[in-house]
Amino acid sequence: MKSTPTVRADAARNRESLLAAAEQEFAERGLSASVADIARRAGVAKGTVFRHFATKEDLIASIVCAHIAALTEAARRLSDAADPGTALLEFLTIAADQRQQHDLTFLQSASESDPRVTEVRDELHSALGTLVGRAHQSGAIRSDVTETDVFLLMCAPVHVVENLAAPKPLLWKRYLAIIFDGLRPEGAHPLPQPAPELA
Amino acid sequence: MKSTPTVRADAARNRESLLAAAEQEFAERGLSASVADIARRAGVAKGTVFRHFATKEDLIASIVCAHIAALTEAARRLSDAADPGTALLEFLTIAADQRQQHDLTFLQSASESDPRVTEVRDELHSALGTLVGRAHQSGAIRSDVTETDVFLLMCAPVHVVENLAAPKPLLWKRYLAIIFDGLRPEGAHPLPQPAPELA
Amino acid sequence: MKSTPTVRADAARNRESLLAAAEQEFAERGLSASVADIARRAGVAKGTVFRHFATKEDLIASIVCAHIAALTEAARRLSDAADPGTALLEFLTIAADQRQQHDLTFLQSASESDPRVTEVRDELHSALGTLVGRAHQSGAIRSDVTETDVFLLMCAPVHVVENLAAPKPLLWKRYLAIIFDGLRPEGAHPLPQPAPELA
Amino acid sequence: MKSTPTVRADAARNRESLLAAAEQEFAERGLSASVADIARRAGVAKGTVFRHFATKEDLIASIVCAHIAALTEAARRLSDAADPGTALLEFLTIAADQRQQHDLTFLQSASESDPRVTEVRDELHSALGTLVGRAHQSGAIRSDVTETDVFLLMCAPVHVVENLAAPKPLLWKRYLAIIFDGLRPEGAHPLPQPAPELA
DNA sequence: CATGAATGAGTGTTCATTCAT
DNA sequence: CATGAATGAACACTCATTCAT
Repeated sequence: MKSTPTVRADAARNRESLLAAAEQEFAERGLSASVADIARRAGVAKGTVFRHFATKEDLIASIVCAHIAALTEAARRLSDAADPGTALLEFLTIAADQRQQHDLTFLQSASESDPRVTEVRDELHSALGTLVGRAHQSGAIRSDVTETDVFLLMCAPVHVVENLAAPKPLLWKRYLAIIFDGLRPEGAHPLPQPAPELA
Repeated sequence: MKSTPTVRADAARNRESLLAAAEQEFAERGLSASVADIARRAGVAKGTVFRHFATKEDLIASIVCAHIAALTEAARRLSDAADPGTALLEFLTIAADQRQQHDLTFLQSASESDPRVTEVRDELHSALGTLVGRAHQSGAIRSDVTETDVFLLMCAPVHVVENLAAPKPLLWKRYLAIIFDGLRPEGAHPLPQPAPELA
Repeated sequence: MKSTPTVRADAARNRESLLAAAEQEFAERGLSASVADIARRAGVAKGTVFRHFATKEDLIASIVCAHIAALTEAARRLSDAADPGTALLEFLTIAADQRQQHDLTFLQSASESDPRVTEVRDELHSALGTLVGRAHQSGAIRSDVTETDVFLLMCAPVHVVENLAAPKPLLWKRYLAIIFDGLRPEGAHPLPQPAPELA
Repeated sequence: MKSTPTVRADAARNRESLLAAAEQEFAERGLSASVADIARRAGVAKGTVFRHFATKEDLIASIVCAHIAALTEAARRLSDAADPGTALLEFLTIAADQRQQHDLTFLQSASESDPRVTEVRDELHSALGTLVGRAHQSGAIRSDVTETDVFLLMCAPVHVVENLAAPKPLLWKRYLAIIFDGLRPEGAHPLPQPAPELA
């Protein structure tokens, strides 16, 4: 009845070590970080990686899913905040902060075909829908901007900063502010292209 | 003075073929495009690649340099335009358009350590300085935004769009418009972080 | 004497499940069928396989032994049949039929070094001795053919058919007939090599 | 005009070394002989194997093709011999002799899907057609036996002998004689199954 | 100066086997 | 006695790079 959990404790710890090690390794070495290095960093044998993640791609997708899920949770938490405009900015701050810790943007495009990723992404999308909808109603952001726009712009501040050779840990806040100013209704110019569907 | 030119003609043609082939190959296959495929596409032998570019990294750096140089040229051409605000937007449009044609953003981070890249980047930086300076004077952009900001934000519109599974070739214009609106003086909020130095 | 039987019932059942599962798996996937797949098919854990069979090779040898033992039993059953010639043909038919059901010929060569296999093979050999001896006496087969010849020729009909891409389940009967005709005294030509000893 | 052959001389030698080494390695270790061992035996680096043969399967197919082509040549050479019966027996002797030197029967089934193999096999088939046709006309073999039968039975003598632990290099001649006796018209019994098409 | 054959370290992945639970 | 997590050696295959021709 309760005999397996103990064994699983070790296994679960390994799984977490692996995810953490993989995140760091991917952040440092990019998509081509090797499974062997990840295993070494996690302190397990190479074979153990494949016990937990059928494939390197699977491992990547798992990391991406975890990150997206964390954002979805944040979006939901903020969806009944008092000030919708602040809530949206807060969400974008959380998103950028998360990305800043480990740059794993490239993982996202590498796992785009995984159904688990698209599913969890759709959830984030709909959670964002609420957030953006309320921001519209309160007049915090311009009306021609959609939740898909916000979703796509989410990673931009960190990405912008990555082009800097010397890492400035908080600089993304500057570009988030600029971009968010671009989302405000004041001084908005008409947009040349319609908003995309899906993300 | 007269013995090499004919040979150089061939060599130079090979070099250009290689750069073009590499650009296409990198755009299609990403950073992991193989030297062999590049050589095949250029119609030369693998060894010839290494005659022209000591290393795969060197080849990447050369591509990046060429792209940056093209932007520098564009910036200089626009630096005496009648309307500085329009000129800056035009520059950002050219930059985004160039990147959209071949997504080689990933190459940039791969060649960050190359001295040739940093040199040519500095040139772009100073050309941008002129452009931004005039935009400031004409009141087209907010005063707390620097040429380094513009440099860093340059690639954002295309990058944002890349997270979309289905490629929308002109969608970057939408995000460039949003970001440029964020650079305008109207409705600008104070920026939380100081502008960075260098790029 | 009375403490193990119940446990043994389970263990024995597992052992049989494993042998059956292994046979099917080897037949479908060849020698490279994995222990994990065999365990899954048998409905037990991987570790259980190694409780019953020290090694994958040991498992293979056990299967081969079982098959050979079945043939030995058949040979013994036929050893007092009325017509010795028919009995021998019947035995070869049984042997080929058994092999046809599961192509496990490749297992034999994989377990040639196992002492249990050679022991059980010797038993088959001696049972065949009786069968062939009576066939000689009745004039059903040529006198220069020994039980070792029959033993070696036993698998030939099925093996011959295996080279066919499309499986023809009964075609081995054709080649058994041809080979058996070659064993008959009529039209027999002298044999260029002496019969081998042992098998 | 004549600059490449010299380079190719080395490459061709490597190719031959590899084929020879692979043949030996496969004969000794079976299908699971490793590419690394083959390379070591041929005295080249692992990568060189893949320069010459895109795949392990490709290497196997190349070996099989070479063997089949040699048999086709033998069959054609014998197709205008004075005594068709002797010619057919001679062919089977050559075939068995070739197989005896290296048991590579298992390779054949491993490369059955390769188009090069099926093509070369069809050629052997048609060359055998001539041989068997003439043997029929001369009354050397029974009329209910086809070239496909001969094709399939070709490998049997050697295969039969392989079940012997101690290798007897010429013993296959004994079983070829027995099987060939089974192909003769004298004392032939009706065959229970129709001859198969194709091989 | 170009070629492409050779290299060998590296990759992701599999699997028989061991052993703590 | 069964389990399945962990192991690590092995595998087929890739690729940037070198160098004899």
